[in-house]
Amino acid sequence: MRKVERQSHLRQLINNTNIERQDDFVRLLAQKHIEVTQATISRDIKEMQLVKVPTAGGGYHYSFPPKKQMDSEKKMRRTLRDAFISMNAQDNMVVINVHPGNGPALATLISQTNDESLFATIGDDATVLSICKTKAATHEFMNKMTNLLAD
Amino acid sequence: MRKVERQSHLRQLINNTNIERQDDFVRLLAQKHIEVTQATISRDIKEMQLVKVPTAGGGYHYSFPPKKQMDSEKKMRRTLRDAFISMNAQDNMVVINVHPGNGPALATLISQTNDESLFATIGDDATVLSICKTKAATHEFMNKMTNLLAD
DNA sequence: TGTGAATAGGAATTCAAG
DNA sequence: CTTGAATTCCTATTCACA
Repeated sequence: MRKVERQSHLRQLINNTNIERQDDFVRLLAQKHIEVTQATISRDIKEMQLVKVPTAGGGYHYSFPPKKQMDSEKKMRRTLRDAFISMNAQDNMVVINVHPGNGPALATLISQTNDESLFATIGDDATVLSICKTKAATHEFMNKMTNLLAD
Repeated sequence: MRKVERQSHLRQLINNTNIERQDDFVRLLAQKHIEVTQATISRDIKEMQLVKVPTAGGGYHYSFPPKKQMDSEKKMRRTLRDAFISMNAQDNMVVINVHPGNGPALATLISQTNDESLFATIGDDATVLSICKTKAATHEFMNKMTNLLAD
């Protein structure tokens, strides 16, 4: 099925680029040799419950569903609190040590956060490694994690 | 100035009714003897950063800005944790007792949550009273508070 | 500035069709 | 059940004006 694959591209595009209108999706997918029309994108957006958010700067951009965003952050906080042992950063990477068994879950949750500044996140049994796109993002990411633990 | 007033009506309408498109705003404002056109609503929406959210049921409805929603929930959790003493319900009302001085802040935060099921919330120095629209909503509201405390 | 009227522009749906 | 083309519907902007 082509739809599932395309929709995951949509998620990726939202993370990595600033999508201002549906035709942006069409254009960028075309570059990946996925040819679809605006009609299809509109349906995908409805199905995925993406929203067009007016931005502070006076423009618009598509984003992930508000409720799911909140939910996954809540879950992440719970897991973090439950399993957290320690966190360290080096360059643009952050390592989070957790109690055995919790790595994969936390890694998945971090990924689902759809944080634009993250390059990748992987987790084994007791370790989660997040690679940020920039060093600045690394600090932001650590702050975010710290805040979740503290809030 | 007329705009500020109108925009607060918009907030109210989002809370109390299911707004599917901008013309719904126009129509409902007209009933309140506020005559505006769709163009103005579009500008308000941009300014207030409201979003049109695809719903699970296959429709659409306008809602509050996702980020502000998250932020105010976080603040609420912090304040709750800080100040919470006890909570009790009777009929469709919920009373939250807090440490002296925290009532007004918590009441404001609860109001800002824009919970559709709330009729009103007021807070004095150490007490917050939330009146829900229905008895069912009362339970939901208590659950929500409990979860914020527990999460 | 803030607004309405008109219009352009973007998004959702209908209507085949695979 | 998924899609594209065409169309309708909805939203944003332009332009004139208070």
